[in-house]
This record gives sequence, C-alpha cells and structure tokens, in this order.
Amino acid sequence: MTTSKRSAADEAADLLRKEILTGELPAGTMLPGERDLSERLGVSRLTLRSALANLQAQGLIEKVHGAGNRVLDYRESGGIELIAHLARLAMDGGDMPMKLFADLLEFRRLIAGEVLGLVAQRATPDELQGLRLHLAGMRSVLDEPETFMLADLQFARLLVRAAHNLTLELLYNTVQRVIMEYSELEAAFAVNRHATMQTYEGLLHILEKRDPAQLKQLAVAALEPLDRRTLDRLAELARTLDGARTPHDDAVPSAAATETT
Amino acid sequence: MTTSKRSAADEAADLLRKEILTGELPAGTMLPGERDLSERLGVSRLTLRSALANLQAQGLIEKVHGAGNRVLDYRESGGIELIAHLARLAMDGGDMPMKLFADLLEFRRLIAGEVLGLVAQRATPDELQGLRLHLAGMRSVLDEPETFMLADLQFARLLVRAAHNLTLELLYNTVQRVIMEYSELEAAFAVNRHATMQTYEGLLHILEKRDPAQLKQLAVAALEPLDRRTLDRLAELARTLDGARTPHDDAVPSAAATETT
DNA sequence: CCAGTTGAACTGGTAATACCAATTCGGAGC
DNA sequence: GCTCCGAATTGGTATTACCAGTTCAACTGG
Repeated sequence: MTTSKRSAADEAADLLRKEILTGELPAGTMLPGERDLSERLGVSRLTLRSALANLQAQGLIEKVHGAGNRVLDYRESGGIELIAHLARLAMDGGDMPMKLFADLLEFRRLIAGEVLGLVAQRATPDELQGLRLHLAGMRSVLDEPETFMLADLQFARLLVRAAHNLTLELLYNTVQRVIMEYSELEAAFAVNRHATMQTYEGLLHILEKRDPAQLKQLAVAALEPLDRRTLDRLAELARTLDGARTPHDDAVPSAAATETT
Repeated sequence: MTTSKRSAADEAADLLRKEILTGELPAGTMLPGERDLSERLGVSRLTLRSALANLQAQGLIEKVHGAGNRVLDYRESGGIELIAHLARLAMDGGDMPMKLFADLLEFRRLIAGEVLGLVAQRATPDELQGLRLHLAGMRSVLDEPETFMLADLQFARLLVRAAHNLTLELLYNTVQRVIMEYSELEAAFAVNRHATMQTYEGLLHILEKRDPAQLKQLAVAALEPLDRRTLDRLAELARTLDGARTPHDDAVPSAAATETT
C-alpha cells in the first residue's frame, strides 16, 4: 500500500529473520557464504545481500569481511524494530504472544506518563490550545474509523512534540512504525473510539493543571484500562485467527475482529 | 573497528543523510534517478541503492517504484537511530548540540526511572544477587577505564533484563548502539568512575527496599548529577574541538577531554 | 622436528550491464 | 474534451566479473 512491500529481498530477509528469531539459527552460527546462500534461497546474490544488510541494520547478524556473516543474539543486539517481527512470528506460529503485547503496551504507558509529565512542564499555551482544538476535531469524526485513527495518531504526535524532547519524538516515530507495519496489529490496537476520546479529554483536563508529579500517576492510571481493553481485543483476535486456521466450526469472518465500533 | 565501517555505500549514505538532515534536501524533494545520482556521487548504482536502502530504513526517504525516491520529514518519520547522526552533524558543523545531548540524557534518565521501578517490582532474588556481584566486580576494575566501561554497560543490561520487559530490553540495545556508534560520544559519556560506582551502589541499596514509587524519584534524583557532569564534559569537549578547529590559541590536547579519572 | 612465512581458496565489497516491473504522462483516437 | 494506450522514466532483479580482506594449510628455512 504505502510502500512496495513484498520484494524478493524482503522475503529473503523475512525467511532468514524467522530462522534466527526462532532459534533455528542460534547465535554464533556462521551463515553459509553469500554465493551458496543466495542459490539456496533462489535469489541472486545481490538480492541476498540486500536482505543481509537489512538483518544487519536490525542487529541480527554481523558482517565480517573475509570471514562471513555471524548470527548474533537478538536479545543483546537486536533493535526495537524487532518487536513487530517477533509478534508476527508468534502469531503465525499459532499462539498469540500476549506477553509481548503486554510488554509493548506497558512500555507505551510508561513512556506516555513521562511524556505527559514533560508536556505539563513545557507545553506553550499555543500547544495546549492546539491539543484542545485537535480533540474537538477528533470528536467530530467519531464515526469514521479510518479518519479517527489518523487523528488519534496525530494527537499523540502533538503531545510528544509538546514535550520538547527530540529523542522522545524520534522514538515515537520508531514505535509507531512498529505498530503500523502489520495491519492486523494496527487494527487490534484501534480500540473503542468513545473510550479513547474520554481518556484523552480526561488527560487534557489534567494536563492543564500543570502538575507533572500528579500527572504521571493519573496518566498511567487513565491509560491502564485502555491497554487492558486492547489486550482483550488481541486475545479475541487470537481466538478468531485460531478458529480460521483450524476450522473445526464456522469461524466468524475476520472482518469481525477488525471491527472497531 | 568492530565492524567494517567506511564502506563506499556508508559514505554515500552519510552524504545524502547529511543533506537531508541539514535541510539542503527539504522534505518532499524528489531525488534524481538512481542512475543519475549514482554517477554524481561517483559510485555504482548498486552501491547507491545500498545507501538508499539504509536511508529508507531510517525513515529519511520513501521509495516509490516507477516514480522515484522522495525525501521525508525526519521529525515525522525518522527513527531514533538518527540521534547519533544529528549529533555528529552538529558537532562537525562547529557548534556542540547541547540541547540534543540534554534531550538524550533526559530520555535516558526517564527510562532508567521506569526500568528501576519495574525492577523493584519484578526482580528475582537471583537477579538482585547478580547485580550485587556485578557491582563488586566493577569496583575491582575501577582503575581500568575500558574494562570498567564494558562492565558499566553490562550492569545496565542486567538491570534492564531484570525489568522483565522485552520491549525495554530491545530499546536499550538500540540506544546503546546509538551511543557506541561514535567513539567521541562514547568517550564523553564515560564520566567519573567513582561517582558512577557510588551512584550505582546507592541505586542498588534503594532497589532492595522494593518500593517502586519512591524508587523512581530517587533514581532520577540520583542520576541527575551524573547527567549534569556528562553535560559539563560534553561542553568541555566542545570547547576543545572548537579550539582544534580554529586554533586561535594553544588548545589543550584532546586527550584531556577524554580523560576519565 | 618446529617456527615462520607465504600463498591459494575461501569470505564479503564493488562494479558494469542487461533486462523486468511499475508508474507517469503525453499524444492518438474517440 | 475525454478516454485510453504506449513510450519513456523510475525502481527491482539477475548475471558476471573483479577487488579486497581473512583464513589456514602447505611450504620453507632453521
């Protein structure tokens, strides 16, 4: 859609990444030479190299000129982008990685708390006003799921920007890409819109008091039920997918799981 | 050193990245075709493509098959890995990006607070014992800068791992790579070792009380002076580099800035 | 017999070329 | 004026050849 996914290089990278993350290629393993490996995977050496560069960028392998490609321990050197791939693998493998999602949501919650604390300290009146206006806009598109979701992301971005910390802003980009990379997850993360609106409006209300210390607690407390709901939805999605995979009875259409009403 | 830096592809990527981050290639710009561009940069199209893949992975450009490569707004789509490059560019440009470093340290401090909070909740007795032992080991190598630094990083890893959140663990990998990518920064971040030891021992002491709420405040408070010292050191390093660049008077040897005693 | 050196046979890195696939855009035809 | 089609341009892939480090075993000199 947005980007031209599913290139040969991407597929090769996915395949190798899978074998690394599942442990079929344990850390320390030396991969076959690029010439051999490219032949086995049925792609040109060039394409294979593109895939390997991808894995290297994610901290999964280490390229040593003259020696070969060594598999690394992703827990020690893997970048945060791997979260999406780990989730994907676990889902394809049959079991929903609830612990993984719980970690991710917890992470988001903690970061959100810190971000809100900074916003309370540093947001300019203009920025606060912008947040208010944006929330009003969101309320007006409550019955348009796609539009609302975009507005939701934009609200988060405005918040992060109001924290005046470039590191946090870039981190937000990274995490957002992780979530949006797979449409299934994206859908699962889009929970009840009315609840989202109420949560945000509550946050903004607290925010305007400009009490960072209290805010962090309240923010985390406010986001907690939202995360809980997301986890429930993911569990539900897991049952649906499981039903679709082993159709012992009439599985509900997968569309039902992505319904966000 | 560890990896085979300074490949043609990396240099091409650096050059383009620089032009993007400095605004010479504003967001929305369509890059010249790969054939043209590769010729201008004096590398083969293949190498150029490798560089472009790199930039794409960092969220700096968007590849559209049949159309071209579009420059994106790094503040909206750039990944957190860019921090290192931004810092590097600003330093090369002559002025030390103190705001950037301040952001990064603030970020680290906030994350550290959250991590410690989780550790206080979830660390097993074994993990706490491991932390104690590791600190003892660190104290025994206080007069070996390189060894101490490695042990320092390992201590941080043990902490993150004891938080039992894979997302945080992977994020730690990402951030660590950012810092280690440039040896100058690495040296600057290695501050006074005795102060580090004291801070860590204080943290562990607090940690064993297992009071998450109180811990976060104390942790941040404990790290704050450490960060302040790091900023001072960076400012010092900035003056040194500046002096070296425009030698209006006898600049102190750069070794003085990287001295970690 | 051992230590040291050298060089072939790996490895990854780069280049040049040709062709396929997707997009764009202008002109032919309606 | 609109639609549609095809040439031109773009990125994607494959093939081939060669360069540059690394390894390791055979060879040489002691």
